[in-house]
Amino acid sequence: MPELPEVETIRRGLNRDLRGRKIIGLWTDWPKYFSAITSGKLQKGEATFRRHVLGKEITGVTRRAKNILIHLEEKSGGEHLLLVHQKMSGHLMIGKWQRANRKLLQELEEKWQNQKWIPAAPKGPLADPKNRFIRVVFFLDNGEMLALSDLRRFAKLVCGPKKLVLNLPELKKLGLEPLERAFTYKKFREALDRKRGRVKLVLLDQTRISGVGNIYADEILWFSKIHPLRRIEFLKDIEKKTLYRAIKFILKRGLRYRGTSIDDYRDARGRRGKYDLVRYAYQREGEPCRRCGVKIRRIKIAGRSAHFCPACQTLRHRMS
DNA sequence: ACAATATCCTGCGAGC
DNA sequence: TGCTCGCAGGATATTG
Repeated sequence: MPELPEVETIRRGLNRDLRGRKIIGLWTDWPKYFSAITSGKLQKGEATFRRHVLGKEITGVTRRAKNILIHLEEKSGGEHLLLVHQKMSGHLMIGKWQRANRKLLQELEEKWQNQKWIPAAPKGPLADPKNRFIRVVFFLDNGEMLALSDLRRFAKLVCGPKKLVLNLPELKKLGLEPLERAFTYKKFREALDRKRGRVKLVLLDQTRISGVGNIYADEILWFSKIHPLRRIEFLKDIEKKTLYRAIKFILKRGLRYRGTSIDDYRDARGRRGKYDLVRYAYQREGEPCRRCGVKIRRIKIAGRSAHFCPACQTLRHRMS
């Protein structure tokens, strides 16, 4: 579900509200989510993961592509990272659970674990009907909880020493961060060098430019007036420049509107994003193009929907 | 090297 | 109402 603007919006919320908090409990109904790395080996399952996170303090929350990185306890002992990828339907949210002392929380946690109790907070962000699929709960020392709602159970959580986590292939292989200063036109061209294939799939390829997903890929291409089936290797220089500018413009715009809440996306405190109100192409099939009025079309590319304006976004490069 | 497909899951809305 | 089908924001593994 979340792409760069959504993940970054969530990250900012988490960074503001989680810094200084200690993780004092963990509940889940889906142990498959978890893995932990120790001495380079990836251990699947909840047990080792639990040992890595319990009792640690959160020192900050950063982001790499669509991954959220929760930094744990850098002062005493080595810094650990808790990597969360929310995939299609995951949402990290903070909800007030209750004020209670540590002992009581531990007792409750054991109880819930045994009874497979599913926490359903009656108030606050977790009461959102779209985000009631709570699969993981981190209990915090201030009576709040960091919860993962994830209907489809695709999310992924890994914990381990900072260096080992940063060396995971899913982080190592990632391409340029499009909103960083280092994302220059020169770097963009280098990343595209010798890359071939349909431009839409290139935008979705996280090893070139990271953070763009299906929504913003369609938005970027609409804004660039480039047809999603065009081949990257045949784009003219001027089109590549347009594409480069559009990537930055659209992602910033998405971030400014705090993400897209067509469906169930909410920020860490349960607030909707508003980009869907101003979107150009994504899931606007049959609606008029905001430039020319022609109806937006939908096609399938590699099994995923692509929305575009058949008049503005032509398959042939237009001189003009 | 590339492209298309299957896979991990669950819920929802459309259409019959 | 009740069923089946298609669809969903991601990434990886597999197959051709």
